[in-house]
Amino acid sequence: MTPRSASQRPADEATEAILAVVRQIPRGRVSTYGIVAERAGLPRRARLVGRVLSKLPPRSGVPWHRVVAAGGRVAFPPGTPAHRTQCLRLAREGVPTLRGRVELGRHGWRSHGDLDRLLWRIGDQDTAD
DNA sequence: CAAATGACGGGGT
DNA sequence: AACCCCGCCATTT
Repeated sequence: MTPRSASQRPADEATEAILAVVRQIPRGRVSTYGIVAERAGLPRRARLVGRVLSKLPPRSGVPWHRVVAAGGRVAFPPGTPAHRTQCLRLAREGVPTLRGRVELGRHGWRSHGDLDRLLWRIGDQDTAD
């Protein structure tokens, strides 16, 4: 194969791992950059997640809007088009944003893994869903 | 090659 | 809660 320059290669392993995780986030649920990185096997690489998502072409089909910053904060500065777009897309699938924030306790994506339980401290009062 | 730059996170004030 | 600062890391200047 003709060797391609690394700077041109669109998808390395880390990118694929990250996108795979983001694609797993169910409709109506959100996750955070840090958690996505963790689940992608890239602990402490939250920034990398943001960078990967920022390069997504429009209509990529990847649910990037389900990824928010720590504490449920929408990463885009309030008032920017991107910020509104994300809030709108979240609202359309039943995830309300209040002052650029989503309630992770209510809409945070938690699989049935151990790490998730620790992070969100789910007790036995987990009724709905 | 050094410095700046981010769709980040966490801790301290 | 708002801010600032620093650690982190791939890219860009």
